[in-house]
Amino acid sequence: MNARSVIDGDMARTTGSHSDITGPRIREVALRLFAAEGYAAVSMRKIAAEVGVQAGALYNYTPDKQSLLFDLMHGHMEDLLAARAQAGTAGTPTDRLEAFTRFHISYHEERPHEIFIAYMELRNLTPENFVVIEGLRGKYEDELSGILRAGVESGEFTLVDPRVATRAIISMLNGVTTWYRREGRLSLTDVETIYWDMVRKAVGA
Amino acid sequence: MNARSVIDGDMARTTGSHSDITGPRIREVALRLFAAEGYAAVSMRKIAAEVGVQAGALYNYTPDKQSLLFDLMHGHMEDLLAARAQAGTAGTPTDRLEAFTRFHISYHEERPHEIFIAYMELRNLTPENFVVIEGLRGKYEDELSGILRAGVESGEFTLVDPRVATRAIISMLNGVTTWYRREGRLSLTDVETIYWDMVRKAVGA
DNA sequence: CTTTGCCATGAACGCCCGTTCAGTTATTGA
DNA sequence: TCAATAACTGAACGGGCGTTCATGGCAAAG
Repeated sequence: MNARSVIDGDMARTTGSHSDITGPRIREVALRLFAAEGYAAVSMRKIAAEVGVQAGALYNYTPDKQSLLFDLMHGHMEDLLAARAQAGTAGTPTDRLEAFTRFHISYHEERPHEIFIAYMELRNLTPENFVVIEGLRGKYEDELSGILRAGVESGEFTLVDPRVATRAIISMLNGVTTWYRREGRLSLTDVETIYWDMVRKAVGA
Repeated sequence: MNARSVIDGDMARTTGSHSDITGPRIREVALRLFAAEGYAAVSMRKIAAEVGVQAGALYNYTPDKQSLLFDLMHGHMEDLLAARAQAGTAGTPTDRLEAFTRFHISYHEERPHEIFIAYMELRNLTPENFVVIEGLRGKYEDELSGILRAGVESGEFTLVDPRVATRAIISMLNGVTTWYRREGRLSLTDVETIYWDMVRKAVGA
């Protein structure tokens, strides 16, 4: 055995540790339980039991239950914005609207738990945490608003009220996660295409 | 004072009573609190305190907390179906779709608590109660499905998939209650018209 | 006025909650 | 091999939970 040195980088782990296993597991279990039963109905003991640990151990990873919820929602919104930033934003407003529609549907279909929490558990955030999440959500919705306004200006879209249209389209697209099942009669691409057809017509493109 | 006899009918009240005050108050307070904070986060003691009564007294009106939730949801769905049955169902599919759209928006705007609960607290119902509510919801959505199918058959609508369109339209319309405020820049009629414009175009009419 | 019985009280039941913490275990670097 | 320390346990804290029930006040009926 050779004297291979420690893998460098940001590795700063000190002695005896496997927090890099338990930490993610806690977030993963909490995400699933919060989505299935709701924040208020899930106890720290229940999360701990599912992780395979005692309740007290959770507090090595989160200062309290509220932070656990906030971190999940915050992480989700930042991931969503980052993924959206990488997706295509070029072309005509119509092209961009199609890209947005397909991106929204496919991204959220892969993360049903996250979106469920992001929209259902807002009222369980403390006021300070709420404004942060609400701000990030606003940033995401602004992407769609911008596309709609550009389309109206270019004459591609005919919309009575772009602000209301933004809300309407977001609500419609979010609905997908409440009924779509991978094993069902439609593929995800089918669903994207059906929704895109309705969105396109709704904006008058 | 004359010997006016007891008001007849189904009056079967026996001796000393004001349950016809407390009963409705409990449902009213529970509805508001469940909508604002969520079923799991609202305790029986909290409901009782807001009604102005001790927790034990609630059990003169409901066998348990679960029944309180179920009765609120069940009552809401039956009222919704009854109101819908009275609304206009005549004319072309386009007429009927417009009537449905405007009915749905205006009915739900007047009952924001009810719809919030009906869509957010499904997971807090016992399995038996869940299937009942889900069945009533299906009946309501079938009204829209019927209109869409009729429009496709008559050639008025061009829809890739009426079943998916039903879900999409319902989601879109439900979204109104998450942002609409009476004091805001738009009247309810404005909102109805904006949404009807989008729905009409989305179905290709 | 007396009886009737609805309606509400308030204490109690056993249980679960979020969180803390002193002590134990397990893993690592030296 | 051993000291250092991260990770976890298990018990405890005060408090809230849904629900039950013996008790009593009080309005109406007779």
